[in-house]
Amino acid sequence: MLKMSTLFLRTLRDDPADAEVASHRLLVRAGYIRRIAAGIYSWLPLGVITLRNVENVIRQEMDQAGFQEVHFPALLPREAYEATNRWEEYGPSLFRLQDRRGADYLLGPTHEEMFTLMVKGEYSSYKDLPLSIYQIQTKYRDEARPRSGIIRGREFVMKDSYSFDIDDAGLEVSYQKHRDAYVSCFNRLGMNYNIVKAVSGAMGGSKSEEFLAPCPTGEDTYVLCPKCGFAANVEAMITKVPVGDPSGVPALEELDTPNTPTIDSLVEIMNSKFGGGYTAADTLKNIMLVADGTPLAVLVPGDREVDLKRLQENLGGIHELRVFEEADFAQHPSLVKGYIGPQDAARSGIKVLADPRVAPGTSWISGANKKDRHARFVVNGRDFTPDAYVEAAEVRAGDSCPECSTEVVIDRAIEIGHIFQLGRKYAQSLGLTVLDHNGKSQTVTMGSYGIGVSRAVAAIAEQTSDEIGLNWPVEIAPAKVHIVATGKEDLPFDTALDIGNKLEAAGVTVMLDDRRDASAGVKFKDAELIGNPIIVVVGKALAEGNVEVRVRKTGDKSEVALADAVSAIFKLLA
RNA sequence: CGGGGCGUAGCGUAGUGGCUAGCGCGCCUGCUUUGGGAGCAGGAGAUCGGGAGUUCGAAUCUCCCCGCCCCGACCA
Repeated sequence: MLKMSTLFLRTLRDDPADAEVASHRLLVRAGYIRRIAAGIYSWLPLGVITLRNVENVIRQEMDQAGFQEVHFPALLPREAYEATNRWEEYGPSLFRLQDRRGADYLLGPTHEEMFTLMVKGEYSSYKDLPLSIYQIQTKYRDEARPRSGIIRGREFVMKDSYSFDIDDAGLEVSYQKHRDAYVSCFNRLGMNYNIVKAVSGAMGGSKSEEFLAPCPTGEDTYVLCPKCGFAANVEAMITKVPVGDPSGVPALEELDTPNTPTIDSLVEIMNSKFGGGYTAADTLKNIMLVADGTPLAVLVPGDREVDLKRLQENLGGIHELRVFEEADFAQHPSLVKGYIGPQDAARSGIKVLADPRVAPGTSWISGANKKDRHARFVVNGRDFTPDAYVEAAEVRAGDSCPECSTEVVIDRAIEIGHIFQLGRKYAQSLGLTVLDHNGKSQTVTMGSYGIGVSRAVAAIAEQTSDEIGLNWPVEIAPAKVHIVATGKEDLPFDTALDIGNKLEAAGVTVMLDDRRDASAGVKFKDAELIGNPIIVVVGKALAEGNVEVRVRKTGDKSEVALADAVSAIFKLLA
């Protein structure tokens, strides 16, 4: 039983000055966590209990699914990460250190390498597969900008699993099992979430989905179709547009368009020349980018920006993507800034990528590659041909659902889980092979599956807290029942302790506010701030032989006879 | 890394060159109080983020450094 008289806890009356989002503010105020450095937090008793509760739900669901728990050190030698090139690729986000002899070590940001090597060390036959193993462990990433308390920390707790299969069909099965286990986890954790299509990005591999907890303070943006339920991270949103019909479009016509380096100025001059009817959506924006040192032209409709993050994810394998700077234009004098069009791309030798909205057969107003000149009736397929199509334009609410063409909505969310079909990338570079039934060596195919455990604590707090405090789902609250004893006589305190003992004997976790010196008001405020689901007040009502039972979530209060208290509480918890 | 804000006791804050750095919460002692963050009295607690400088005198002005928060870039 957690007794407030001795619990290592100090709640704060004021919001901490350095916390803005609800989860951060309340977890600090209610005495769950304290900041140690940017993105690094210590956990006080209430926080540890809550974190363990979340861990245990996840652990039980993993075990239930037949996955086996292992544990790696956070401190790892450089070699394994050298083999997959991630010692370099991970860049400044990797915490690197040296031992006394100058040997390189790192603090693990994720453990694909170590799991691959562990399986390589133990197994060598297809008969051993499939295998799924996991750990719940502290990860370290030197984030450029830690944020929002424990939502994005530099040290955080993660559950990471890895599956090992002999073939693609097996991987699909393992992937699905993890997906199912994740659904069970997040349901039990009482979370509101969506499973959305994602791009696998730097992890490589083919299929990937994210579990997103909708929340205004989230960092991820995703689209959701209100009709068919299609959901995707904006990066993975698919644009479907019909092929244009260019048959009636006149021949390309070049125009004098003095002083029109921007889309707005271009639309204005077109409307004054041709009596209106033109909008930014009729123009073609030709954005010059540099991808890992190579220049690249990207075509998007003039009324849309290029979403660099989305583009980079869809290009795949690009480490640095940035827009052209003055120096880049200086190196490419054939590119007339403000008047670039794709018509002469072949001559400049720069690769042209088009957003799918710039579909074959569509006609555009575009730069004419001469200062103060534009062209209209520039038709894709007739006047220019992109080298490739790639999702590049920003996604907006109201865009068409790729499944059913309904207008999608856009929302923000916290990423709480991510599942990947990794494929053979890690197994290949680290040499994880097994013999198949013909005695031939086969490279194993892998999946990787993560849940942000400490982040889930914050995400649940975000989704469930209110103005007066935290408000945990039953399964993860520090205690299911919070008993407050009030008054100055011994009776309510003895009675409260007695109820607590009975509940604990029945397997219900209890927090007891047995402080003699705190006023009733303080105890009520603390109980609401701490956020256990059931609050039992033992005080005034005792005169009639009753105790008061409150439900934190709804605020409902009722008086029940002392003798019925335990069964009434059980009913509420069910 | 770019932009913005901030750093004074455990927490929240006042204090733009002048006396012993002020207030609220929390903490300690005593008395009173005990159903919505009680009252009175007394008390402890501060290298004013650090260093250098200007000045008769610096929390306050100047320079350098450090740290924290927010937006963006970045981020399985």
